[in-house]
Amino acid sequence: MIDRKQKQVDIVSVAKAANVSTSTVSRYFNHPELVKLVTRRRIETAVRKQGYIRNRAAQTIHGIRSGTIGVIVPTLDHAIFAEVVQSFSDTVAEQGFTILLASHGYDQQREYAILRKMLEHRVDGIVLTGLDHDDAVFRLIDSQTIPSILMWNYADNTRYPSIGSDNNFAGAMITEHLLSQGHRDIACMFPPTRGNDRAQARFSAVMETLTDAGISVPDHWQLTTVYSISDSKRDTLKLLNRTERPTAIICGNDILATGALYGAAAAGLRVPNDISITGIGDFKGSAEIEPALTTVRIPAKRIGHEAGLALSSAIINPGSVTTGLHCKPKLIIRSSSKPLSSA
Amino acid sequence: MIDRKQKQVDIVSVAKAANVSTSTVSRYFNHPELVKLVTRRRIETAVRKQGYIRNRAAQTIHGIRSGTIGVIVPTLDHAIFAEVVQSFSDTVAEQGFTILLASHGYDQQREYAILRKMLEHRVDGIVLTGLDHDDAVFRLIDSQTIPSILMWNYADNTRYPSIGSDNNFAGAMITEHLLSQGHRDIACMFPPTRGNDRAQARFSAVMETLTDAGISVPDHWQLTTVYSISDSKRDTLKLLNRTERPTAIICGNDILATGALYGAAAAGLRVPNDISITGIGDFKGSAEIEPALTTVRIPAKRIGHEAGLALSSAIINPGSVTTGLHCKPKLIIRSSSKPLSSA
DNA sequence: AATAGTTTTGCAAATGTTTTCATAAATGGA
DNA sequence: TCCATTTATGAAAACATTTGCAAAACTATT
Repeated sequence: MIDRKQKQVDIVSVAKAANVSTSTVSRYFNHPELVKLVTRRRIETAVRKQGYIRNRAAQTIHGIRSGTIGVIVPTLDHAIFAEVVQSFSDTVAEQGFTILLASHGYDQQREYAILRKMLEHRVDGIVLTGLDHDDAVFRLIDSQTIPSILMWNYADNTRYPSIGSDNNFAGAMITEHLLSQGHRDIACMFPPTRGNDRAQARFSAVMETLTDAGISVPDHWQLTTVYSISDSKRDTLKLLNRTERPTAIICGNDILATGALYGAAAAGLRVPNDISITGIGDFKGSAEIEPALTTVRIPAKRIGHEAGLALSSAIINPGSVTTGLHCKPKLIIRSSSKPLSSA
Repeated sequence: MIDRKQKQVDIVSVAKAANVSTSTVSRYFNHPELVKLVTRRRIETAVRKQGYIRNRAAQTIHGIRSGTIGVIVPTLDHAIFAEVVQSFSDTVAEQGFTILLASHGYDQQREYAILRKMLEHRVDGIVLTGLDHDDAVFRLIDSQTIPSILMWNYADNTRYPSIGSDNNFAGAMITEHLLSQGHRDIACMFPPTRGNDRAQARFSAVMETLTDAGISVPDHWQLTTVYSISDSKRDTLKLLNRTERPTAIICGNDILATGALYGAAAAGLRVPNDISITGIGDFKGSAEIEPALTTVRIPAKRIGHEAGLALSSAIINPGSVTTGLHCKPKLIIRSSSKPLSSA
């Protein structure tokens, strides 16, 4: 049926086959109501027959939107980013956008290079993950006329509208929960905070909340552990094998907390009776693990959705102002934490 | 520094500023060795000053590659797809490609629509997930001149080169493992196989292997459970609360197996002493869970990498033939399975 | 200083569309 | 049946580039 693998089929050949001008074919696609029914039919047939596919590149050079949105994430290897990307992508797909996706692996240089490439593709909008970016990145976006949003984190007064959760808030919330349960001997396990403003914010909020409560965390109870269950299991085991043990461990995310749970089990401790362990994120599986993890839910699906909504409407409706949106994290108390007194 | 947010800066304005023709600017980018050093410097300055960013759309209509690769996955919500996409993306990024990503949620109609859109964007290559696709999808790709590969699964004689693991093989392997341990009363828990050739292949291989061994699985031991820890926990619990219990459960993937592990615990059974449970996939965390999961490793990172290598070289080197590649799955025996006799 | 050869540059056509403007065709009212 | 509208179509310019070809500017050789 569909022939011509060779001679590229373009609007001209379709026009010829349908015995109309290229203008009419173009209108057939862009303003079908302007072309007569019988002509439409004729064009439709020609399009079918030739297997014509419109060339968006050619449209784009007329200043028509490219229909792509650039999404830059640190990595897709963390299920939580994959989830937010998925939901973002689904949302903007409904408006006809396709996403151009790339990850920089927490390398600011690479982020800049990726951004440039996306601008070369004339994306209609840009999504960055997190609040913190190289100034050159911001300047580059500023020099363009496309909307941009910061997804995943939320804060007031960010350079572009931010849609996400306030990680300070999350960190404070989980800390206060543990404090309210009477815990005073608290250890912390966080991923490296360099180039990761999420972890940074959570960590500093935790420390601040503890300090405000008059608690200080000894250095050897402040663990820095890469995002990996096995590493966190190992580090937890090491921590718990010392003579004085904390009564609670605050983990920077649910993956670390999962490892910590395993580490505690390996150390022969029962959670939450012997020690409380908390995460942040509420990842898939955190509700089902034994014991079910007390954590702070970061609503990834919702964030992706809201971000998609906001960005696509900013693109479609260039005049409108896009405002940030705080997708509030929520404390989820399950079975991995427990008041100290009743231990 | 970078001015002109308004008047779009294009190759013409750069040329003007550098006092050369547009041809020279174009050459500066595409064949720098053809332009004199001092001219190059002048152009470089002008580019800097104006913050010029090349317009790939305009290049693309000259038949120049768009520098994009379309990647279509069922969903990103499964960590394992995210992982393979991540590794694919990283690999092709090294060759200068950016990925256009979309997911169809196991809906073949949507896959076709997405494919069309990607072709409108004139992607340089297409990656589909799995072997099974609507014939219209194949025909559409056939009508184009771009290379395409099937990622994730492997089989001989596929319509396009396939790079991935043979799921039949994986299913057979795990089944044989359990058989070799003496299990005869075996239950199966698989996701819905409709539109999911991975699950389909695994399931049929499992059943076939069992049949070959003279074992039949009663209907009520054949569970169909959606990809979710909580659902699989629930279904497992229900299964194990019946009077006759299997001695082993083969799960279609590690997520189901994780839920099954929890379900067994909830039913008061010890794994592997009272029952063996296996997964397929070897997801993150499967090694660390208690008990560590016996499973079949599908090498996602490697698959993504090999697929990226193959596709980008097929694009860059259009003459070459691309062949499929079997990234062999590997049996990983951990603690969730155990020979029956020594129970 | 003239010639031949080489390197560098510019002109203009080409790429696949969209869109403005003008014209042609159809329609309606008298 | 004619004229005024309205509707449908086409011609040509525009979009941001690349590229083949030819001209111009250099270099080296005599």
